[in-house]
Amino acid sequence: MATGRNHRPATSRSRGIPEATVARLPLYLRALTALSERSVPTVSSEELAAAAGVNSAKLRKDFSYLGSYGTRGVGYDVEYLVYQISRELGLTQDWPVVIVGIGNLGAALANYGGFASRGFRVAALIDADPGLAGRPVAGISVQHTDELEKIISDNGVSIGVIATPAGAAQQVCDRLVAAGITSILNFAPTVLTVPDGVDVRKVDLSIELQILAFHEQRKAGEEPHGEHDEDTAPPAAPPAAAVAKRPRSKRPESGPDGDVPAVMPA
Amino acid sequence: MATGRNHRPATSRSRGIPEATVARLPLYLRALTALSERSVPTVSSEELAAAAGVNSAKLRKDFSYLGSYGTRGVGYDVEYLVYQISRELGLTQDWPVVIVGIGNLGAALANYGGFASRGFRVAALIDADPGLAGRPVAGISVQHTDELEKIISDNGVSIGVIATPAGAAQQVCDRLVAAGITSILNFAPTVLTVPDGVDVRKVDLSIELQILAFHEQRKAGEEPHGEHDEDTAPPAAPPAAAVAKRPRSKRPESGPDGDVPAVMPA
DNA sequence: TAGTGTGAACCTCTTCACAGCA
DNA sequence: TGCTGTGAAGAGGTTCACACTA
Repeated sequence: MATGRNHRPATSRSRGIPEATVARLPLYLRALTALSERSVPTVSSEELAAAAGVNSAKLRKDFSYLGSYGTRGVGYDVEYLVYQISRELGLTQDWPVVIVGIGNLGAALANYGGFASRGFRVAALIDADPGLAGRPVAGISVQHTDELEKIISDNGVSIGVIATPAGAAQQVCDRLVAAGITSILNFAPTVLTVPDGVDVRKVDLSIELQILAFHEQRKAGEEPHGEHDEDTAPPAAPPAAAVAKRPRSKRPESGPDGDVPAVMPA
Repeated sequence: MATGRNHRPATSRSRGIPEATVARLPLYLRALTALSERSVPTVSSEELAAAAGVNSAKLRKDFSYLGSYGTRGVGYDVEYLVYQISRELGLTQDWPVVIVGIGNLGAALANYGGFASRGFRVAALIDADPGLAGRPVAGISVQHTDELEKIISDNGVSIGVIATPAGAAQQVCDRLVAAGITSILNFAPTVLTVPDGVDVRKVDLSIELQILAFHEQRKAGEEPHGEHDEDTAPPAAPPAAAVAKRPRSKRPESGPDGDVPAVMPA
């Protein structure tokens, strides 16, 4: 997952497209683009929903926020919808982007084809290591951090990607913001502090794994398989109340499956 | 952002920790780990919330699902909380992980320190390119896809990371699942189809950028700055109704800021 | 007294179910 | 007839505000 808002209460009165819907538009767009390439002229909400991995009611509701772009009894015109969603997302214009921190991840991002194909243009790669400066990555010459401010203003960049180590992230962030950047995609495992008006989204690789681990852990104690157990109480798991209402004496001597309170390093 | 559930209606009756809370536990854990390293003995919900980038009421509510681990008038014991959250997330055990697709991104993931430090162990790197086989990446020798099933069963791996191109992802996914993997972190820009009981989480770099672009686009039309405009109607934006209730004749000749319905390539 | 733990209000998001239209 | 568009119901998540207690 990725988190990070920085907005008014979400569905702000400004325009009325719910955040949750905005987050799914790129998904629909990808599915539609694939259909478009196969020259499919129209799709039903059912088909498109399946391709995007959501249910059709949600998809229809989402589209209803954009306007009435479908045809009853028929479905949606693929090309037209691609255009409308692109426009809604602001992808009909060109977005120059800078990537700061050209380590493994930065390089991976620079090479990632998904950017260029969606209106994002990597305007510059920036790294603090003078040894990297001048070296080409993904066909773009890496520039030194000293140039950061100049690069941003010269190219009118408003979106920055931070792929530095955690320690450098806030500092880089501050410089990006001071230079005029108003949207940041942060890959460093830190909480960034930014002034109002600046958007931060966060992608954290290890957080995703931890969430998976949580669910994975649970699978052991449950019935052998099948997700169809809507209402059946799981066998092993103790009633939630028993956990929540445990005696107020802290430190149950070692958890249910307990052991040493092994603290992990950084 | 990353999406992808695959669960019962979220707050399933099974145990009672809301998904939204689970997703934040890693955040708290990181903040707590940092405090632990600085040998801070206790934190208040206020302080910890600030460090984790959430508000304190939410944090307290989240912790209340785990039990009563705080002390009124004092706060939370850092070490103890680190342990409790780790245990809740299943991080007190070792999770062997395989990474499939050792391109730029796969290599970045293999090198990512955040895994090893949280109970995740990269058990193997797998790639379809025979030329890569045997080559060390992040100190681990890359193995060929042919070995996939053997590696997984030999190491008891239950979590797989897919960092292949989109085209190969579903196929790799199918093999992983067949081999016994039950949790997948997918970096490929595709919707994966998996049987019930298998968890998929998705991280999509370009989707995050698209969401940023959406908000970035909006900033232009709004008042010069300041996020304090709770109720003031924004100047430029037309009332939502005017957009939603547009005449049913499709294709408004070219959008408000229109141009060619330029469709993007792959 | 300072700060947790939590019912209750509130808000957002999802799902249902069906009216309405091509 | 088939599928969209959408009110209304439902569920989940957030925030408030305060009782409670170390």
